[in-house]
Amino acid sequence: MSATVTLMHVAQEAGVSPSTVSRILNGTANVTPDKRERVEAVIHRLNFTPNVQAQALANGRSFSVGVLTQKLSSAFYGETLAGIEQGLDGSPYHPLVVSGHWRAKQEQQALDLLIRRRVDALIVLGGVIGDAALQRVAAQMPLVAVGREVSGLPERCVLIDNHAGIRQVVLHLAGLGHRDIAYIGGDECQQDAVERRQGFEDSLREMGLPFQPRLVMIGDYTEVSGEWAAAELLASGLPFTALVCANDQMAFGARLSLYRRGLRVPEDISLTGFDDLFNSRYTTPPLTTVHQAVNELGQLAAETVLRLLAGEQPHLSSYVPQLVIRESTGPAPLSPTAGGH
Amino acid sequence: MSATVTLMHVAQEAGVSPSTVSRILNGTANVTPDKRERVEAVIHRLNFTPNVQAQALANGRSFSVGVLTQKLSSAFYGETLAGIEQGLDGSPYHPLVVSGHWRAKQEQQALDLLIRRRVDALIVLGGVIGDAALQRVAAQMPLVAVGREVSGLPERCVLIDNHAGIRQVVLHLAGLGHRDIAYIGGDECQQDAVERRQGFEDSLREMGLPFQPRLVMIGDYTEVSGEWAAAELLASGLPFTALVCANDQMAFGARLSLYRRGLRVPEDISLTGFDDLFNSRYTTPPLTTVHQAVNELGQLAAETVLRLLAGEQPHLSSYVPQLVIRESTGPAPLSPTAGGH
DNA sequence: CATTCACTTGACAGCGCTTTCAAAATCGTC
DNA sequence: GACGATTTTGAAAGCGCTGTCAAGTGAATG
Repeated sequence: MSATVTLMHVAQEAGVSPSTVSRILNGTANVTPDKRERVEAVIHRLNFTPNVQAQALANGRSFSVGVLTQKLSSAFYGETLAGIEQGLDGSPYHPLVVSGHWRAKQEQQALDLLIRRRVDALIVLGGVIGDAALQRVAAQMPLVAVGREVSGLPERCVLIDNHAGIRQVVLHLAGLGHRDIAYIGGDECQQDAVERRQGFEDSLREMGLPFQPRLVMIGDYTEVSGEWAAAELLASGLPFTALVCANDQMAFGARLSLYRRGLRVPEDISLTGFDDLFNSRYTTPPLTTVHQAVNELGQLAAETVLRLLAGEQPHLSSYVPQLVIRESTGPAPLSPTAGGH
Repeated sequence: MSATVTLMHVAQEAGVSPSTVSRILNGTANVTPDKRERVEAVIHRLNFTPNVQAQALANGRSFSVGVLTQKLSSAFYGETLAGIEQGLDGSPYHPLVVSGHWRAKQEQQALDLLIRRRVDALIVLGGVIGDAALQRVAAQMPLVAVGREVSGLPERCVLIDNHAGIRQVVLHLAGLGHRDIAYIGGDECQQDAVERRQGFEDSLREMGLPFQPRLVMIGDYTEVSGEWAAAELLASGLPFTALVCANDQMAFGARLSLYRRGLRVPEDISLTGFDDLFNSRYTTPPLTTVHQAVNELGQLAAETVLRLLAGEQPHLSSYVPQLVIRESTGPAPLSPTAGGH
């Protein structure tokens, strides 16, 4: 319809040079009050909005921060993104989100896309793409990784202490008298899955409890896989009184399996998760889990990126998640009902 | 570090003109095979990636589609966004997401931002911003609204038939013998909340059931509000055997309240939601709800936008959501236990 | 009143790419 | 081998904005 109005139009209309308008827009230099007013009036009247692409081209920064996430529809990433958006809010920067779906190839494409769009910085949320690719990017622009380690960039990673997280779970359960504890882990192509499983094993030993490999199942962090794994565990006939899941989503799935079997939580079996997704507060019973302040982590990442962009050298440290005890865990029953049929 | 490599560099290195490189990049015109090869080799060697901002500036399209969403961390919007991303995948367009948090002012700011970034089209997911603002935008670029009506743009809205959705719920419950049905609605500043509540009332009448205003509570679509509303209902002492919630999230909250009161679902009270969020499959028991194919709606919106961008004139019609019967609904108990204490 | 200084302002050259236009190269044909 | 028709190619002019530089303004100084 109406050809978009440019800075040039504003300048002509107000009877000043384009430079002056630009200066008013960016506050780059002083401008006499009357001109300023005149220009601002015209801007308002013509409803002028600067073209960000042109600005980007002219001064070499796009004012956008790339965010490489994995799955938009997952609550986990959703909350992190919200945190990032919040953290960037108030700054001139804006997030540009792409998802990699845990596939190295898609992540690479996503990265390429962000580079084409000339993002000024990058936030990486998890992912399986090789460190090399990220290092290459990091050489060009500020980069912050959340929940994954990137070799060579220790100061740029917010690490979650998964080991400590699971340890709290095991201690809690051991304290409740549980001895036969089953575990549903994530696909070990992901770093945190490895750490959590390892944490489980180690903590069991630390508590002097037997580590029973047959009570360990591997899922893929989805609800279905948790449902399936729990069903297998139950079908195996092996007795256990507590079930530790490597993330909340699998715990949700497991919960359903238990329900189908008519097992009560926590009277018959104690159930735990990891992540503390928003929904974990609303399962029946509310889930005992390990709280990762995902939203805050997102904010932290955003703020760190802003600092890096401002030329500072912030230091990121690892984050210790906290156990949240709700109602899905309770004292171990006298005799394990779980596999006992 | 290394100054970014431009098309010009590629041209020089390959001994051709910039125009030729551009043509190869975009397939705009024929180029002799040997030159093409030479240029492609250089592109690869120099690891050249075109600057999207510059392209945008030069040919007047940014190849990005603005998405005005409300809450990134909500499963509902997350799934829709995933659908949009999917729908745009394969096209040269990419989504640029901003959230409005159900505040007219923030939505306006978000809109401004998208306009500054010169998005080529816009997808609006819900929201409370005035129709006028959207109409103004629609005059400038293709616009598709999902789940909200924009007056003057009937062909650009994917409407959800909320009335029909709730009607299916009520019919289902009535069929199970429920007569005293409570309702938890959403804030009526949102169109769909009004439609759903109206649908509830109308369907009750249609079934010849009494409409009892005191069994209607109003929440704000969040889990907490559902929890609270259900608690109030229970505390009121009024008898009811089924509880219809205007969305899944409130049903989750209500579920918790019922659990706290020791009421069984569905034996004591039948519970229903609306939306069919992914999690509804994993509540205990799995929730009977009205399925909105959110992901598909997102895809549909994306595809429609692509068509509009291609100059076609697709026709959008309203979407009739389908009842999904799971396990949270069952025959009405002989005597209502709900408020009976 | 001339001179200096501190500010404000405008002209202009890019930023990296696309695209038009016209020139150059290629082809087929007589 | 010369001609026109056709295709390939390059020069150059933007796209909308920023930032440098030098010119212009007025106030303050001697």
